[in-house]
Amino acid sequence: MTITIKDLAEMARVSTGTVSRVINGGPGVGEETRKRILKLIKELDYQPNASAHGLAAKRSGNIGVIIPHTGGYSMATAYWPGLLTAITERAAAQNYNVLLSTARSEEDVASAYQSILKGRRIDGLIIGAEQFGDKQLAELLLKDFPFVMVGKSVSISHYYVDVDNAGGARRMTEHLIGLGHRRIAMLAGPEHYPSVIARVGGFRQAMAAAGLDPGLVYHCPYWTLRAGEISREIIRSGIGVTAIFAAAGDLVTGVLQAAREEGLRLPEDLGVATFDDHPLYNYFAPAISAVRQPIAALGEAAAVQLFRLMHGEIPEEKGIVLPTELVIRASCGRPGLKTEAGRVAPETTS
Amino acid sequence: MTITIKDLAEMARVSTGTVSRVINGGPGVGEETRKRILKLIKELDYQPNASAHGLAAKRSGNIGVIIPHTGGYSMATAYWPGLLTAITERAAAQNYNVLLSTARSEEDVASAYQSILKGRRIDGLIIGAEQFGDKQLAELLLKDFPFVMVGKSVSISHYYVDVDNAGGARRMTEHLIGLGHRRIAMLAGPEHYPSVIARVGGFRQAMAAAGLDPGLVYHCPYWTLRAGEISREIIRSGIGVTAIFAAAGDLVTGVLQAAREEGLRLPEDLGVATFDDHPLYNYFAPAISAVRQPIAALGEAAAVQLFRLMHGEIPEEKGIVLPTELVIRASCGRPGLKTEAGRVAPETTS
DNA sequence: ATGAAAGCGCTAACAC
DNA sequence: GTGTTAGCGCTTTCAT
Repeated sequence: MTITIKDLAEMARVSTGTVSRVINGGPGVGEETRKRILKLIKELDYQPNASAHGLAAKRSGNIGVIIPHTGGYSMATAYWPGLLTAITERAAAQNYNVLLSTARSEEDVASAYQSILKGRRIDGLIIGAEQFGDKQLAELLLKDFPFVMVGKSVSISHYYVDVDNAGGARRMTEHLIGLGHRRIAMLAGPEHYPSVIARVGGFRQAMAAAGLDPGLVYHCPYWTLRAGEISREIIRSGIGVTAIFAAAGDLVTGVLQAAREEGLRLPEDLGVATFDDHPLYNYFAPAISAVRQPIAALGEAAAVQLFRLMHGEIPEEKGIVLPTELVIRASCGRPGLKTEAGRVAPETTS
Repeated sequence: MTITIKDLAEMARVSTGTVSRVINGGPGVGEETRKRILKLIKELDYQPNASAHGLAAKRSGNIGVIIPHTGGYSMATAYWPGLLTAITERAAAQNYNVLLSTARSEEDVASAYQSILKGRRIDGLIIGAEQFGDKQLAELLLKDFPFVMVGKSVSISHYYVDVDNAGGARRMTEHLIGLGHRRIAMLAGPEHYPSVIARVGGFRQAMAAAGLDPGLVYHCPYWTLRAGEISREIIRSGIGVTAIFAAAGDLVTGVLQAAREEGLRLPEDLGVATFDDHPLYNYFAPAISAVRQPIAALGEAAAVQLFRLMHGEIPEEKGIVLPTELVIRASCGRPGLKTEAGRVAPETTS
């Protein structure tokens, strides 16, 4: 039924070894024979059996991508999907397929790790899960398995791609300061995450450099509801915050929710900025200013770096750090200045 | 170095066949032996080689998911990412991995099809690409390969999951009519797509039933810019449209863009509704009313259906059609009525 | 340049 | 209940 290398060999009156050489573009095959076999492959629409190839050659032809899946929401931001698309495209260009794992928890990571990696289903791995534990990272390093992380781990040295989190946060903070904001709060993610540490660092640096209080940093899980609660506390605390800089997409919606519920007008009563842009931010009321990450470039870089490692190359740099871009819209305002932007209406469902 | 079934057999003083039976949970193994081997597997952290298993058992342990990738934007809506997440979760629960392909064009589909399917890298396929050609569909059917489509193809009978496109569009249209709109335009996707046909049908049905002109249907590629141009034409045409119903997420942003540029206030001057909800629509100015699709349930259903097929079951129904939900926010308005919602400010980049 | 043959790690009869 | 063994389809020495 299905055609194998043996069939091809018989039809071409050569051995399976020769056919194999042709398929893999190896040397040591006569020009005439090669053509004949190639023609046959085209005609019969032959495609090598991936399992057999994998078993014999010890390569699967797949790369793995493992990304976090926090509360069913991660894929609804533009970040992971964009990354995944870029990686998949690059992989396809190299004739590799992408094996996807989403990880809700550390156990998920462990089990994905088990099945995918130890089962030799992949030849390389791109890790986007901050949950990925140091022990697993260490094991990967130990067995010299090619992998690239999106974002840098704190404790372990590995290949990674990342954006300039500190620089992006610093520049946005400077922008807010430039607009006249003096008391600015940062709503940041969980404090042990490297990206969070970097963004907080950039924020503090800008605040301190301007002689302002760099201490208004509030950590929060990546969860809109909780971000709303904390934002409400910030607003009600009476410490005179005129702007909140949300350090992630899941957090900014919480800030907006809180502002709405507290009856604050944006941006007159409260300036808002966020990290990680989304095309839809442009249609918010007011449109949200954001630090844009070069998502596609990030995914592309991760894939390129991974393929280098898989080819045995040794990149000179452990990390590739891409710059961010400031996207200024209307939400940062200018404290005390009136604008025509309205409030967001409450939602009804039917 | 890496441990194989043979090593296990030696250490347990049994044959590889017995170990294999244990691994696959097969019958015909003594309780005591089974325990001993299981213990060994745990201790040694043994994981079967996927390629070897695949080659011998003729199953890869992977399912394929192929989704469209139109202009680098598809992953930035909540639809495909949400679907993918749900599928991946379900697959993981069944100890299957997900092999992802994104398809920009028909050639991409063809090549993905080649490598993935003919290379026996997957045991089943979920197809989300409307580009998937009838010839390939026919080939899948012919070789009895298990697959499920998300969305129904027009010409070929296959297993699929879908949402009630017609019903959702009809109900939203009825809602608009109920608010007092009399001349409503639908901005729909490319006219040969089944989902588009269904949505247009629902719209027309509601309009006709209310004695209104069901003819204001404008087809448009899934491309915000073009949607903006067409919307502008509708607005300028002077046919007195008071509401535009965008039949997809990529289109509604175009409508908003056009309304902004033409200086129309929403919803007083123009009511807007869309198909396919997004969490961020709640923060628009005004918040956008939408027909919400049960995305996670859709992905889940697709996976469940696929696994049924892979297990040789014959579902009684070819299609699973899930209901939609109307999410009413502020954007539909009431023609002629003033509200406090403001306009969206222009974007600047730095 | 080409063929022969020994695996790769696992499964599935078929024996006992 | 357990062992034996012949493949699964391909790669890769090693001869020639």
